Amino acid sequence: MKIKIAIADDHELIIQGLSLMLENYQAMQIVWKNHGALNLLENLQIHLPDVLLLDIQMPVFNGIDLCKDITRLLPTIRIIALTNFDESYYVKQMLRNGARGYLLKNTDQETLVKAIDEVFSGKIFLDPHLQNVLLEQLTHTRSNRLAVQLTRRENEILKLIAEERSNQEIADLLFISLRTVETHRLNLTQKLSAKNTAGLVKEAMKRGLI
Amino acid sequence: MKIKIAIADDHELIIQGLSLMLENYQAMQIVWKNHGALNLLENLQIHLPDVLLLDIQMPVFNGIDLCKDITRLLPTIRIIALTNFDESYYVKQMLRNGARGYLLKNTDQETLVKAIDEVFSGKIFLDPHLQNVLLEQLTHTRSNRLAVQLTRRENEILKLIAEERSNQEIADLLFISLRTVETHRLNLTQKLSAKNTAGLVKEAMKRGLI
DNA sequence: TTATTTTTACGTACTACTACTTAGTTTACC
DNA sequence: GGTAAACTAAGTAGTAGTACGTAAAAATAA
Repeated sequence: MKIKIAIADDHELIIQGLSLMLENYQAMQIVWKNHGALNLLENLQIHLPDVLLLDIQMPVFNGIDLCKDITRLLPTIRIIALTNFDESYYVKQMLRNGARGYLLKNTDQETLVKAIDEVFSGKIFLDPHLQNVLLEQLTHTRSNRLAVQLTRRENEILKLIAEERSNQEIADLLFISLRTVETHRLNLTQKLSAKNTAGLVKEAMKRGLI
Repeated sequence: MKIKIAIADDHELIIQGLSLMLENYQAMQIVWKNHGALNLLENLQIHLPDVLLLDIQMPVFNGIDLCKDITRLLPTIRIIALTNFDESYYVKQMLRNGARGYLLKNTDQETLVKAIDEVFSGKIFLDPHLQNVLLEQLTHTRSNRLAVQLTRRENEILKLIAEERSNQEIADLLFISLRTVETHRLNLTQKLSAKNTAGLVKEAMKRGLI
């Protein structure tokens, strides 16, 4: 029986690349591929792939949240996250949200096939490069700048900052006082070791908040 | 005689995708492909392709400037810019710098082949989607927010702002007065119709300055 | 060469953000 | 049901950036 694979990615080229990389493998079969995340859940339900290659940086839908939903609703589908982010923060986040594999978009054919095989047979597969990064983190123990976890509120405020909102505007939008926003902002700046707004916006981008 | 094609892109998957898309075309031949822009000029000189597919958002090297250099030094090579940016600003910038084609990374096989063919035979090829955008701009006449041209100094300062530098730091780095930096910053904010630093950083990202 | 743009610079008043601290209330988890 | 984490709020000062306006030297384009 072939391993049934679905691909959800925004870029036609990525889909093509993946398709052609997998074409020669008799043991694998692509049952569905699509741009973006539109009707993703419905289609997964219909085709019920064994493995889903999921782009986590798609517009509109946040791949990280999507992953959570899929794992909850369709737990038989094994998800391999596909992204350019090589930051351990995302890896952890994705694994926490149910992904079984994490590949970088500059992967090669060999790694791709291996990842699908391993994940299909129940293992967890990480891009070799990321394995090293994660291991180093464990040995060095010092917490990575991007491994920092933000609270719900902090994420919310970070997003609004990146949307060019002033502290006062954020306060009005969230129905909290200006001082509270300032406190959150200060905490954000420290947590993310940013120097100023510019740093915060860059972090927001790294975290896919905009 | 086959059309000789070179590919410069950071992403293995993109290279694979492009390669496989072109594989079946007898009239085309990939003579060189490489990650990033390292030794790009040297290799282009050696292989002398007819068409270069050039990623303009590579790290370290700025694809836009690179394009300028290639056009100057190796004018026989026709360049097709390859990017995710669908903003007319970049298109104009690239065409101004000598690119003969502009493709989005979510292109399909048909468009890719057509683009190479047209560019090889001396025409200019734009992604169909972008053609519409540019035409609309011409008819609507109202200047697009992203079509705004920044001066050299403004670009320089925008970049430093995005690097979390304060105005004072920028002044020191560029050996100009704080007031001058403030003036430039104000002009930037107005030109880019940003509300604050957050907006400036986002613009810097769109322009590939970071 | 002339016209235009760019870069440089300053004044003043105002607004926004930062730094460091303390602390009460709510929420989540074991 | 107790404990930890998160959210809320504020005091006080200091620092940074914004919004006007003006203007001359330098570089670049027509």
